Amino acid sequence: MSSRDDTSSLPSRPQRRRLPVEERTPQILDAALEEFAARGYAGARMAEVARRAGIAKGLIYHYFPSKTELFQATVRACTRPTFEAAERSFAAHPGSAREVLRTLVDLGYDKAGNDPRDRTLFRLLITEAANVPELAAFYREEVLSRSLGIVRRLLAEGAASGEFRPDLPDAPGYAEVVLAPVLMLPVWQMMLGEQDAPAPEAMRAAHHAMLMAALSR
Amino acid sequence: MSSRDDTSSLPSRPQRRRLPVEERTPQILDAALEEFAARGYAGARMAEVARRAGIAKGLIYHYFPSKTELFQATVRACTRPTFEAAERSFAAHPGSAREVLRTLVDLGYDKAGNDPRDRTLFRLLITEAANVPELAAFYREEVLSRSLGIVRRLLAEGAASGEFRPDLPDAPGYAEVVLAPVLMLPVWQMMLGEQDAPAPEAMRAAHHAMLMAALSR
Amino acid sequence: MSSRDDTSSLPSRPQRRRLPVEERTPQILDAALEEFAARGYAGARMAEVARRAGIAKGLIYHYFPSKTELFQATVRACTRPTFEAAERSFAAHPGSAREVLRTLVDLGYDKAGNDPRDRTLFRLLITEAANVPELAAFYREEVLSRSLGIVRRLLAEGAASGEFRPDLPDAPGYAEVVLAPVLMLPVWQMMLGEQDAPAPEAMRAAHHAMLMAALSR
Amino acid sequence: MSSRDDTSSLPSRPQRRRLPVEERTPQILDAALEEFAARGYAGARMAEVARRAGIAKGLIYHYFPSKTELFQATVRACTRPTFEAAERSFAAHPGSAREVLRTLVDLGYDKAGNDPRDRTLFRLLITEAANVPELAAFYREEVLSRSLGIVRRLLAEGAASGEFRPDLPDAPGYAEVVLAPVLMLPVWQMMLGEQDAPAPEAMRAAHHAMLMAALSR
DNA sequence: GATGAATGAGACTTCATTCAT
DNA sequence: CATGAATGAAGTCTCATTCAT
Repeated sequence: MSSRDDTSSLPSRPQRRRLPVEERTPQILDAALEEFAARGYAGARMAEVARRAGIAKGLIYHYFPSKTELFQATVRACTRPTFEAAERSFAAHPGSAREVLRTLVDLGYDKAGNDPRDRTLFRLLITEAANVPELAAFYREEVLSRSLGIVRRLLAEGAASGEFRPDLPDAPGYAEVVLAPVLMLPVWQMMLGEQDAPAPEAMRAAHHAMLMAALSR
Repeated sequence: MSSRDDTSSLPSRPQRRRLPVEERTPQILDAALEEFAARGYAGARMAEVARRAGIAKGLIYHYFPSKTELFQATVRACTRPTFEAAERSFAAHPGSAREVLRTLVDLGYDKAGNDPRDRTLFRLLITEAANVPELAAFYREEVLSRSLGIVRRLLAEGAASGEFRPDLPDAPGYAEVVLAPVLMLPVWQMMLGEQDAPAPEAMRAAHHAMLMAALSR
Repeated sequence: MSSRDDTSSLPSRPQRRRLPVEERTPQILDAALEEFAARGYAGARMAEVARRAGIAKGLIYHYFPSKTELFQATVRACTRPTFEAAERSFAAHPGSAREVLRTLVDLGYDKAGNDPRDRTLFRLLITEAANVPELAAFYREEVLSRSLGIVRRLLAEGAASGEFRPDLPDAPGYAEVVLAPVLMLPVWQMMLGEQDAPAPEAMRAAHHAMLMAALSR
Repeated sequence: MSSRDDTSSLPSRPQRRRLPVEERTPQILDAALEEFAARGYAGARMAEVARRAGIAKGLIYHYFPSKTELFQATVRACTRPTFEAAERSFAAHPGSAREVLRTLVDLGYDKAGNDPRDRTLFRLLITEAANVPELAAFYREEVLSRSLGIVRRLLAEGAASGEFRPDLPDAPGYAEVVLAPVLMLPVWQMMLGEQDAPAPEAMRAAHHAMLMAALSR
């Protein structure tokens, strides 16, 4: 019915479509993200990834040599562009350090609280980084270091312009403490589910209030 | 003939000692904690739990009906006493709200940074809560709610005594933001390893500084 | 019928018999020999080995960690006793060097020509030694070197007693040439099948004749 | 647009050159010989044959319908010319039976010991003949029978001329025993590797000595 | 109670073969 | 003719669970 030669009521896609690599690769990565998100690394099944992608099991191995490599590629492919976009948007910062900080925090809560894809990724990163050294390195270098870097630059600029207290940029650990609540929210969401985790909007507002009080001179 | 006095040949005693339930159960739970901590739920092997406990595989099933149940029993058995002890120590709070807050934060960083057993548990809770509903409920009710409760009481007491700003106790999400950095540290440690995670001492100091600045009137 | 609870006409052995290791191991090795002989190393299937042994697939892995190790154990277990028995029987050699040589050659043709188990082993050794270094080493040290050693000792004894020409024991390569026809017969049998290979009896007689003519002074 | 003059970017030309059957066929057979020699029949991979030939996997199936047929074609294509050449060189035998025999033996050890292509073929013939009936028939008819025929003719000529003992030509199995050491050398080389196999030169000399002693009247 | 041999479902992965392009 | 993406059957191996001893 939906395809030529359909003799009955089968799932209707036994058809062998040949796609260019640039289309097939993201198709597989999308399916893999779904599956890894649903079951974690160890629980995910290659057969299920294939089913989600609508292809045969073996084809995955044309594109990725093993489950491990597929997993890393999945996380990398999804995390990097998200984060790079975030960083670009900060490069052209519009106003005072205070405003930029507010924007930064808002964006963090937005990503963590609303974007299901990013939350999924965050969860995978957290639960699997301990088992996959390369993933830990990836998180450290491409996510955490960049985030902390942005915060530190903001603290320095705010101190230079007189908006923030001057002793903060040099206090070790300060950027981590500033950033932590934003990152803790998705951890809670992951552990407790969206409905039982602390309310994102409340945390965002409280976080703003605390930062303004703590950073202003 | 096959009795216990035969000390002749082998150095390893198969032993086959019949132990009462009260001794065997914690022996198994200890071994299970080690194994689950080392490999996560999915990666853990029942045979390895048995080996660590020095018993045969089959014996585990006399005490726990399945891997899942063993896992839940393990987390429950280990988390509850740890946390109850922590709460008891706060009940008898010694001085001003400011001092108690400092003690609270110190204790959090201490547990997270130094006690390997607690860090192990924390890791298991984080990585597996999403898959084991009962674990999530346990965390929410027995760990997170209690912690937040303590913080809220402190904020209220500090506001009442004039030490802290009066608007904080009623701000929703404030306790979460205050607590988050303490909890984020073990998450980072879990993900990155102790040596690559942010420095606990620096975070502790920065956290103190920020809280004092943010909470004081 | 042949077992309790037999509800129909099934192969009648779903029964889980627990055997001591000393009985199960040779049972598996026997089955493995059959399967490896029938299909070669690469073609053999672990599932088929299990079926021949009447056990479940997984049990093989209790006894041998991998297909490769099972293969090596199979060859070792079968070759060593056969060869050691042969060597022992020569230790107590009865008469003149000439007679012993005749006995040796006879035994070689007998083993090669008639014992199906030894022929199977020989075939496996030949076809797989090139791919399994440990097997080649095993053949060199435990089969070829010993065989050549026996021949060399015989040549020396015959020279000492005046039965054989005195220049032979020191000629390098002589023992190899003496031995080669005995070993070539099973190669031909393997390649061509028993019916199309050269006739063992004819070769034995011709080999005797040639050796007597060549070795006598 | 996609034509051959584009030398701009890549150093590897995908080429897609359309070749006549007479060129493509030996190209594939050469690659197949390499691969089968390196891994045996079961271990050989069609993809690797294609890679060695510098073509796509699918193209092999334009020329050979299956792996089995490719294998047979490979052995046939390589063995026949080699052996025919050898036989031609004997047809014009120059001198006495004794000299011809020496030449024959020398050539055998030469082929076996030095020509890597022939040794490769020999190995394939030995290891796979048992599994491929057509290969066994080929070996029997085109290799073994011819070789034995040459030896028998030589024994007869030597007996006729008085150089050799007169009883040999009629002794069944004699030609096999005369020939066996020459053929056993490459078997050993295959099993043990060139460095661990018996020394070809020593065997050649010993073989000469034994034959002269055994055949002379 | 205690053991560990035994089971069997199911996981990852390979590769001969097909076929859309 | 030529390509290499795509298929799917089949293989090795793992491990939670059972049960004869």
